[in-house]
Amino acid sequence: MNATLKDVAERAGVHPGTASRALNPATQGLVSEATVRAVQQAAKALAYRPNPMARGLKTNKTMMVGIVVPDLSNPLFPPIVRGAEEVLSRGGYTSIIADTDNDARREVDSIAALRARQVDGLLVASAHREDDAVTSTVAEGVPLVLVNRRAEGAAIPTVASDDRSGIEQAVRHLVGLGHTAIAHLPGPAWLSTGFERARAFRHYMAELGGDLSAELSEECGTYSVAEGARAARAVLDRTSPTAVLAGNDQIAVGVLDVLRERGLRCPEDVSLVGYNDMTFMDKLSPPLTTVRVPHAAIGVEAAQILLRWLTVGPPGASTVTLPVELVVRGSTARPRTR
Amino acid sequence: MNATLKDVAERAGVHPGTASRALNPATQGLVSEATVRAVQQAAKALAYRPNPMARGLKTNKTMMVGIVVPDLSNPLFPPIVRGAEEVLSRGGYTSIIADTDNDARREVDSIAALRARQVDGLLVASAHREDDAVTSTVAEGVPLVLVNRRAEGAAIPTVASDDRSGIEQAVRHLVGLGHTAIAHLPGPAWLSTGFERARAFRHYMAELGGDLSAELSEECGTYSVAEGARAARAVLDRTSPTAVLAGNDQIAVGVLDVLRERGLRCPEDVSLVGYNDMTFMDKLSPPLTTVRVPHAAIGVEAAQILLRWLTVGPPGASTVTLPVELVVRGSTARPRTR
DNA sequence: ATGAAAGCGCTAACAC
DNA sequence: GTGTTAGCGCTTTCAT
Repeated sequence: MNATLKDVAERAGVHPGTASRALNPATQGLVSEATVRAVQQAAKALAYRPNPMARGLKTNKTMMVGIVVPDLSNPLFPPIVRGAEEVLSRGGYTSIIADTDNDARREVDSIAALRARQVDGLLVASAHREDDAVTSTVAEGVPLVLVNRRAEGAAIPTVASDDRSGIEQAVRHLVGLGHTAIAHLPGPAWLSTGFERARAFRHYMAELGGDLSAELSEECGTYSVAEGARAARAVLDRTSPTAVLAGNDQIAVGVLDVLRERGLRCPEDVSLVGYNDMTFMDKLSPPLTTVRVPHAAIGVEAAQILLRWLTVGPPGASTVTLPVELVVRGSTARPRTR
Repeated sequence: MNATLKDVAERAGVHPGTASRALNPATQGLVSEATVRAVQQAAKALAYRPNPMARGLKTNKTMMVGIVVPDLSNPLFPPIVRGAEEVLSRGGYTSIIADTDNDARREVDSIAALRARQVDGLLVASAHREDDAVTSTVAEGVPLVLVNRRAEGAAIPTVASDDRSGIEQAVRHLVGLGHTAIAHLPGPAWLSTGFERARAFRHYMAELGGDLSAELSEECGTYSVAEGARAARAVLDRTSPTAVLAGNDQIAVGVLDVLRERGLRCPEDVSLVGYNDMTFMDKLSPPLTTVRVPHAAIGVEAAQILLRWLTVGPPGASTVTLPVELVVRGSTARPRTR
């Protein structure tokens, strides 16, 4: 059905080996101009497409990379994936996306499946802070770069955004507005984003004189609307913050629901800040003040590092931290004077 | 690095051919129980993973399928992809997602790239009503099923939702509320969803006695917030509908923006209905009345058809139409009596 | 029940 | 500059 290299060679009246050289830009110089033309013409005539499996079998490269994400339905990840895919495909690589459904076991399986597929490298956006699947894969010498989330232990190239700065901007904004009783609903501590942001929160609250009572803080088990709502109820049941800093936008949406359910107005009664600036966060009521993360850029950057690794060689433990920016919208205001 | 079948055979003290038979469920019966056990044990000990390229080269199957989507960042598609991937991976297939960025040329490229990769089949969610890339691929005998959008010409297996019914429910709802001047902002007519819904709209408006003046209708060039806003402005500049039926939720969001910008309240002054029920449409202000489409189910169903095609054989031109359901929320109300 | 051997389509080391 | 040859890891006849 599909033409093979042998067919092309035959039609051009040369040996398959010669045809191979003529078609490969790197070895093209070893062949006379005339033959190159003849072979290329034959290839075009037969609509020849090299068989990547045969080539891969020989070269031990698949020209495929795996992209592991925790949840493709989370609006956070498609831009990362697109940015990465764009770069990768320009570099001649095909990407295979695996969705772990936020499940550590499925992450193990996904990485295993991708490796069985012989991918040349991996982009992992689903890493936990202590992630055996990732560290062992890296230990075996597989090119892998972490995206969006960091992992501890081995020095793995990572592209993420500046969580400290994001939290600093959020806290400064809130404190600047006059808030001190600021509740924090961080994401899970086993994710670098949850952990780092919580740490940064404590740091800047201390520095700026905010209230650090334990009752103002409630960790979310997942980055979800439901968990955000649960955590919001827990905090509101025991105290009365004038502002809430949510671990991410989904959590913030859950908070918004609970605020409404309890007859608290946002931002008049309680100010709210999210994190990520997902699609449509500007369409909520009120439009959400949140920290904008350059997701596409993260994907692009990570893909570039991986690409360089695949072509040039292993990077020095390069960690790229992209800047973030607080987007002030309608969900934050001065606290009411009582 | 990775163990090969030869390694396994050696360790088990048998010939590679025998090891192959022992490991393959289909041929396992041809081998003595004892050898099967010995080989399997050796395989486990060496953490043997068959090399899919070698296997594929021999069997002429890659066990990969391509999934072509117009835009992964559109919340519509991740659920479709996930549903499909789930089914496919259970069937032993790996999926490769290609994003065409809503660009017909890139769709051609994507399909070509996927085919060059020798995928065993294709799921295409990006089809236009007249889609040469799709029809020619099908003509060449490549297993392909259309998802979400239909194409004309060849009888291609398709899984989509019931656009007529969705529009019928929306129009009945609006007319039932007392609206007659209902604006329609359909998606592009070169997409089956845009075309079919527009046709259904005219059909049911005629049947139910709605106003079908041309000035009430404005086609959107893309399914986007910006186009929705543009179309809304165009219509509002020339007439005063009491309700708007948007081609999809993104268009509806654009309409909402324009309504606000013009000081029109929703639903008091203008009712609004979307289509798809994307994530967070219930969090808009007002919560959007929209037609819920079972996206995950569409992906699942399509993957099952493809899987059957790949394993059993070509389906009779099976077209599956999944039911949809109008979700009434806060964006629709009776028109004000004037 | 198992071993032997050929070959999938391609690349690369080695002739000439 | 081009032909020859071997072999990547696997499956699958064909013998035995």
